[in-house]
Amino acid sequence: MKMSGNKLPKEYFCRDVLEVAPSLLGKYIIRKNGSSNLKYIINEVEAYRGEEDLACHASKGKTDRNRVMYEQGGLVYVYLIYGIHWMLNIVTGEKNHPQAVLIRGIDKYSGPGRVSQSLMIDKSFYGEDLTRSRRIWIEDNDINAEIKKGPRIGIDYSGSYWSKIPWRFWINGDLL
DNA sequence: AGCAAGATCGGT
DNA sequence: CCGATCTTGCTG
Repeated sequence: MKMSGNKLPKEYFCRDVLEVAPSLLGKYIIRKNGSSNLKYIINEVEAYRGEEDLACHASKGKTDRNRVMYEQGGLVYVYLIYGIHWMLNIVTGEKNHPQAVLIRGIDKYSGPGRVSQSLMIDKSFYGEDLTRSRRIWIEDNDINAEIKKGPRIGIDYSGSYWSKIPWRFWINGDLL
C-alpha cells in the first residue's frame, strides 16, 4: 500500500542513523512560514554517528553546541559554519546516542548551505521537534530510485578511515 | 581573554 | 584558489 503525505512520527527518527539517513531520501520536507508553504524532496544526506566518528561533532563529547545530538531522535540540530551558512541536521537514535543526519540537498538546491537558505532555517530552529512543530516537518513518500553512496564531504580533518567511509547517500532527482 | 578552525559557497 | 564572517571550544 502506497503511503504518502503522512507526517513522520517519533519512532521513525529513533532508529540508528545509518537506517534513517538513506530512508529519508525521497521524503518531503515541509516548511511553513506565514502564508508561504514550501515542500521539497530530500535528495542528498549524510550520517554522523557517535563519539567514535571523528567527523561527528560529538567526537569530543557533549558541548553547548552539540547537546541536542544527545537527545532522542526527531529534533533539529542547526549550527553556523564559517560564520555564514546554517547547517540543517535531524537528530536520530535513542537518548545518549549522539547521531544526526545532515540534509545536503533538496530538489534543485544542492549543498547544505543552500538547503537552509531555501528553507529559511536559522538558530531559532535549534532543538525544534519535527513531530510537533508547525513550521517544519517531514512527510512520508514512497519512491523507487537507486540509492547511491560515497564518502562524506568536507571532513578531511577526520582521518583516512572516517573521511572515506561511505556515509553520504543520494538519489538522482531525475528518477523520481 | 584570546585565538584558531570550521559538515560552505561564490567569485577570480 | 581565495575570501567572507562569526560562533564555538580550547588554552592559558
